Amino acid sequence: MNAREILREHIAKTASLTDEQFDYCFEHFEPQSFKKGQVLIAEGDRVDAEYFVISGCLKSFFVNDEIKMYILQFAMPTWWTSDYNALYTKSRASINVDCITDAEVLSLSNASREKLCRDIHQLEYFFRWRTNKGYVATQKRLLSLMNNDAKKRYEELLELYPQLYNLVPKHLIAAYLGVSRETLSRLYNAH
Amino acid sequence: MNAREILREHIAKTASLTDEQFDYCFEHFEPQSFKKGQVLIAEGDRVDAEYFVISGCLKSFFVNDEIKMYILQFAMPTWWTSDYNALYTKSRASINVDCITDAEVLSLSNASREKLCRDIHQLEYFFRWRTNKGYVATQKRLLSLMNNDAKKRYEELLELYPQLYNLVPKHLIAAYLGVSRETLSRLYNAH
DNA sequence: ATTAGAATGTGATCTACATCACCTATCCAC
DNA sequence: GTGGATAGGTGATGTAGATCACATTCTAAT
Repeated sequence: MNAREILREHIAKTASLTDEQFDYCFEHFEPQSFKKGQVLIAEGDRVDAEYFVISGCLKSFFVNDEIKMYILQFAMPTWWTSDYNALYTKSRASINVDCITDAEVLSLSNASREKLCRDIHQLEYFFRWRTNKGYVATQKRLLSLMNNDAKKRYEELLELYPQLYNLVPKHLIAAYLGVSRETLSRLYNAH
Repeated sequence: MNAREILREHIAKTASLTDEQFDYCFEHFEPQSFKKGQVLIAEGDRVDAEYFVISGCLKSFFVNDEIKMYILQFAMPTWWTSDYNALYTKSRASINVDCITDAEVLSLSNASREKLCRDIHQLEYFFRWRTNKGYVATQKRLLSLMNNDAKKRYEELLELYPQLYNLVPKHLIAAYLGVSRETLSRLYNAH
C-alpha cells in the first residue's frame, strides 16, 4: 500500500471524504524520506509542520539538562507526530523529533492543515477526533505513571505495542517509561 | 457576568460566532447547580455530557483499589471537564467528577456537541483547539512528572494556579501531584 | 578484519518518597 | 455544646528505583 492509500484509509476510519475532497487534501501533504537518526525537529527550531508516519519509527522526546531524555511518544506507521505546543502556538520547539529507523512520512504544514480544516468540514472533524484520542491516551499514561510501578508500566507497554520490544533499543523504552535503563534491565530479567 | 456571557467570551477567544450562531449554540447548554461534595460522574456510570464550569471548583479523579486517589484535573471557572474517554467512546466512566466547592456549570451533552460541531463549522474549530490545548497541557504534566521531583512539581503548580493553594485542601493537591499528603506537608514546611 | 562507539547486564550504594503510627486542630451535625 | 468526621503535622522505618562503576556484547564505519 502506498502513502496515498495509507492516508486515505486512515482518514476514512474517522471521516468520510469524497474522492475530490481527498484529492484536494492529499495535495497538501509532502512525502519525505529520512534516514535512521535524522532529526525532523530540534529543540529551539521554528516548527511549521506535523508528520504522518508511513513507514519506520520516530520518537518525540524532551532532553533535560542536556542529559536525561524522556520520550513522549513513539510514532509508528499511521501515527502523527510533531511538537504540537510549538506548532499551535507558533513558538519554538521545546521537544525533539527524530528517526529511530529509516522512515517515510507525509509532512503537513500548519498553514495547510488550517486551510484544509477551513475548506473541508469533515477534515476539521477528523483532526478534532485525532487530537481527542491523543488527549485521552496521554491522560491514561499520566494515571499509569502515578499509579503503577515501573514493572507494571513495562508490561502495559508491551501489551499495547508488542512490536516495540524488538524494534526499539531498551534504553529508549526506559526513557518512555520514565525509569533508568538499569532498572528496566533488571525488571525484564526478573530480579 | 452571567453564565451566558462567560461562555460567550470564552468561545470568542478562539472562534468567532455571529449572535444568531451563539444563540443557537447556547440553547444546547443546560445550566446546573451542585453542592460541595456532589458527584457529577461516578466510576461505572454511562457518561453523556461534558461540563463547562461557571463558578466553583470541580475535580476529576481516578481511584485505585478503592483506596488511593489520583487527580487528573482541577476544573476552575471557564474550564471544561468530563470523562472524555467514556464520553467519546460511549463506554462507562473509569474516572469520577465531583465538586470541591459549590459549583455552577453548563452541561453539554455529547449529542449536542456533535450536532453543534456539524451545524457550525466555527464550533468544530473551537472544540478542536480546546482539545489540543488539553493535549499539550497533559503532555507537559507528563514530562514534569517524569522529570521533576515532588518539590519542583509543587512549586510549578502553585506558580500556575496560585488560587488553588487556599481553595483546595492539601491532600487533594498531593493527589494531583502524585505524592502522599505527608510528603507534601513536609515539602512546604521546608524540611 | 579491526576498532570505536553504542547497547546491555549486573553489583554496590544512596535517596526520595511511601507507609505506618500517632497527635492536634478544625468543622459541622445533632 | 459535644462527638465524630475531616484536615493537617511529624517522627520512625521500609523500599523502589536512581546513580555509579565496570564488564560484556553488538554494530557499524574505516
